[in-house]
Amino acid sequence: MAVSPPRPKGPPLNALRAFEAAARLGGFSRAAEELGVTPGAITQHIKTLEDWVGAPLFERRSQGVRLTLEGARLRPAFTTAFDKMGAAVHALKELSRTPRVHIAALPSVAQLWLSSRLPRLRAEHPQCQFSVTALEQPPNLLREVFDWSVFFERSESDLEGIVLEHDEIFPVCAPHVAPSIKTAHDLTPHTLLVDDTWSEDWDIWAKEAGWARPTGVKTARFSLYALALEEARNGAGILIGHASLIRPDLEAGRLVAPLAMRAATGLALMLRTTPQFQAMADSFVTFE
Amino acid sequence: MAVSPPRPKGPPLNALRAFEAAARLGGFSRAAEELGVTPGAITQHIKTLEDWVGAPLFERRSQGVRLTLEGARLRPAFTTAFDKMGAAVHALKELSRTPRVHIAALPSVAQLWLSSRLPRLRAEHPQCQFSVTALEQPPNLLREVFDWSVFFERSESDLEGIVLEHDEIFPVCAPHVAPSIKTAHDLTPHTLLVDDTWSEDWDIWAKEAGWARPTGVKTARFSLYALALEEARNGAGILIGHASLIRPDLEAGRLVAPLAMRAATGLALMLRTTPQFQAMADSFVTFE
DNA sequence: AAATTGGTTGAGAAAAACTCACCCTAAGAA
DNA sequence: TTCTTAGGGTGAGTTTTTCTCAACCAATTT
Repeated sequence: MAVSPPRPKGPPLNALRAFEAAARLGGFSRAAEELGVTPGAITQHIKTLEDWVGAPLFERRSQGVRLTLEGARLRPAFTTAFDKMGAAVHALKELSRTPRVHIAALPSVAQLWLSSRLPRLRAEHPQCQFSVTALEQPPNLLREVFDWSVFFERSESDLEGIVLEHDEIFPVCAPHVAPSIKTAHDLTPHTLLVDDTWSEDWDIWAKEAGWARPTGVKTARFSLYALALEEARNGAGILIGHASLIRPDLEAGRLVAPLAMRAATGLALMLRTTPQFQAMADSFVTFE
Repeated sequence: MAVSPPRPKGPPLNALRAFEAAARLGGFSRAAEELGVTPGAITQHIKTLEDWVGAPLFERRSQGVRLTLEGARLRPAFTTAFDKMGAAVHALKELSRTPRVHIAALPSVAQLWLSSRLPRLRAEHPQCQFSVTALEQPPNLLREVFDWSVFFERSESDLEGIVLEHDEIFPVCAPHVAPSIKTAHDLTPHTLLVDDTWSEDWDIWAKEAGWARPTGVKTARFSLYALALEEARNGAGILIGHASLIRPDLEAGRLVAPLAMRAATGLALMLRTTPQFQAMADSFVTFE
């Protein structure tokens, strides 16, 4: 007869969160990214849960995982539970004395778009503390502690959001490089500057411009768009420019667009916020 | 420029759960009991949360804690979130191949009431696995992994539940002890057997019976009602019997009630279940 | 055949959670 | 007053959970 009855415990909350994320995003790696942990951690959480239940929740297939029928039935309940939790956490965050606005953005957007606008935002809301985190993927605002996100995304997604600008790309280079480029074919001898995370940009533009990019064209890859941009300013090659990010350089004459052809990527620079910050975002955008 | 952007994390889920429990139950100790941890653990969870928010959620007062205004505003959101979570966890548990029914009961109820009925329950549901956990306090079925609970509770509480029997108490003793007891005052020379968790039973009955229990009456305390009961059978004293728990002993003649006076405690032996098991409980009760 | 995608594994490390023993305060009891 | 009780707070030390890392698979795709 135990004196302190060992209370049987439910499944660990973190494992449930991992399950929900993996089920919603359709993969352990994506869940890992959203939760900011390694995929191995997700594997282990799911296993914990499957052991607790005594039934598999995911089918393991070679190219990823697929929810089992039971797993799929369960998902909505957990999703709404964690949605409520996320909303409650946002409300909790509101309690903080000094209002804080946490902005998530693509590294390139943070450096080339946001940084020049942040001072105005701070001036308009002097009582607020703004902080910016660079992320490769847009965060789920319902779950994570961010208040704003600025990313290139498909505008027709089912999420609320403000389209800041549709994404257009075209080659740009230092002014002294430009005279040698009259048509797309003149690009061939130059080094094409490429951002790792946007490696298909040149293909998109080439297709649009009808330029069959010959193999053997030199390319230089950069892990940050800002680095590639800096190289372009230095005349080291041709960058495929995103209109919204290089506008200041064009206006200042640091870069020029030698060719008129512009291609749409189908994405848009989008600003999304939690409901609490909708108003602030709206007023911010009207000044654009 | 960090390569792996450190994703800012929200508050720990366990701390949120501790907050919700403490807020709902109005005390750290009670939250600790519900969560099956020590009160110190709750203190730490709440502190973690308060540090994360940067604002106090509870006012510390000498006789306990009181929610701050902000804490009180936040509570409902977390309560619904965890209610949904609990429901989802129950659904998850359903997946298990063999249906399991986990019953929580007061130790005395488990031993003296449930154990004799469990065989019938097993016979009626041969495919089910039944398990019983003895608990001092009724569990929150929405949160914990129990499916049934059988406790003495106020029947008019806002929770759903089946009243199995209204609680009545009266003195009982071994048959050979009974002849010496004709009125309440005859109890005085005997040892009164008391269960630690129901130490006020004698007072309730004494008041009802108009018996001014003299100081100096011997009492023997037991941590389990079943132990006190055993002593009563052995003729070691007078037990204050709960009708529902000692009925078999009365019927078998192992105990007798020397006095006719019965007192109601205002409680009832109540069976509560999760919605999933409502039907099973109903059919069980109709056989009583 | 080689590279890629996405998951798995087990060891070790790090972080979180918990317990324990003791302290503190206010309020009621003696 | 002084004692006792109820409820919390604290910090050290321990246990448990969670995470990372690096190597490993198995099916695709190139």
